[in-house]
Amino acid sequence: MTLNMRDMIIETASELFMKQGYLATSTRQIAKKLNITQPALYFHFKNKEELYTEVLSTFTHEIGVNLNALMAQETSFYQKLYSMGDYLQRSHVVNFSMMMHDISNELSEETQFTIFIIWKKNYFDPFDTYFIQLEKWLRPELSALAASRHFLRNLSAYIMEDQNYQMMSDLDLGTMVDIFLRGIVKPEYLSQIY
Amino acid sequence: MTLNMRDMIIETASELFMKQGYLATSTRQIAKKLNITQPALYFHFKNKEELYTEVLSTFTHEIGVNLNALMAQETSFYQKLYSMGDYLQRSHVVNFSMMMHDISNELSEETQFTIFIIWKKNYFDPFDTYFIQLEKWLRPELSALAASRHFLRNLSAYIMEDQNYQMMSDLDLGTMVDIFLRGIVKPEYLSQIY
DNA sequence: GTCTATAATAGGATAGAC
DNA sequence: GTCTATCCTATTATAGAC
Repeated sequence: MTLNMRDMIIETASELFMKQGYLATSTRQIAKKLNITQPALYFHFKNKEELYTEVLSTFTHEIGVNLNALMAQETSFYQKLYSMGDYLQRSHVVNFSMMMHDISNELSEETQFTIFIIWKKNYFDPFDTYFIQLEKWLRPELSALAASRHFLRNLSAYIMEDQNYQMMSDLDLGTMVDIFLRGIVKPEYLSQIY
Repeated sequence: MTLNMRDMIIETASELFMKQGYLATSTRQIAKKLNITQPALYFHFKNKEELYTEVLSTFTHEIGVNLNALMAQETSFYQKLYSMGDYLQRSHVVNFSMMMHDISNELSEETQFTIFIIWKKNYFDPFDTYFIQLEKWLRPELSALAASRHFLRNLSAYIMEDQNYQMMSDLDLGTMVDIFLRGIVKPEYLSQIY
């Protein structure tokens, strides 16, 4: 498919914003990668914030489409969480948490509100739907929504480039999902943990 | 205790860097909060990067001291993880993951290396030590170090200001620790998750 | 639709007086 | 040690030609 310039800008800007964050990405850098001049961007977008907003909603919409497709597949509990997590890990070139920070700190209140609505629809709803289906499998003190939110939050820690020096462990999503489902403690010691 | 100007700069800069990140914090802003002029900072520190580095090592050293103190207390497995997590959540004014990103992206390679050594000593070692003590409680396929790294990574997702609109759940550390220890699935369904 | 030129602002950093 | 003055660079954004 051929992309018009507006879409190409969004695509390129998306890569850079996701990798580097909002502040560290300049409009000049985006333009340079596209072999256009920096003012040319302003024909397509009112300003940097509008471009970032368009990037976020395009990106997030794609996430939602793909998460829903994955959710529709017939797989085990483990496999489902793994494949959805794996997809998110691959699609976010880098740091989920930095993206949240940028949204909260660099965008206007109105834009934030819009973004958070889109966000909920595309990230939260697929997971919520899945956990609600499986609510009877969960320990009774956990609601489906609590489990869903905790999974996504936990997952967010695995959506970041594992930088030099292996500060954190390798990005071992399988272990994370396994611990999320079964915990770390041997069954025979469970009574002693509190 | 009275602080000299150098320490006061570190303290103020620490708040701002942790809250806003490296790029979003300007030397002018730091100076203004201290009622000194921006060039005065350069008497105490070679440049912004050196100031940030000093902030990080001071901050991290304090973390290590306090984590080790908490680790020495006699409490249950759950209580121990909760109190160490709770301490980290309180001490980091905001976004752990953004801080990692700043380290990897805004500092020189040499500085990064230094910081990561200090980091390991103060964040990782306390948790590693604790998990090694309790290794026999862990499911046999999990090593103490794997459990330790996964806990810290998971925890990092709870060390971020929960911004407007409750994107993620409330910062429910207790639920996180509980899931980490016991998992989300009812024992009778465990055989069906794979 | 994209260009050149340029405005307006803000950033980190240095020189030199006191 | 801290100040004023200032440099240099980089940023977002606009004006107007083509």
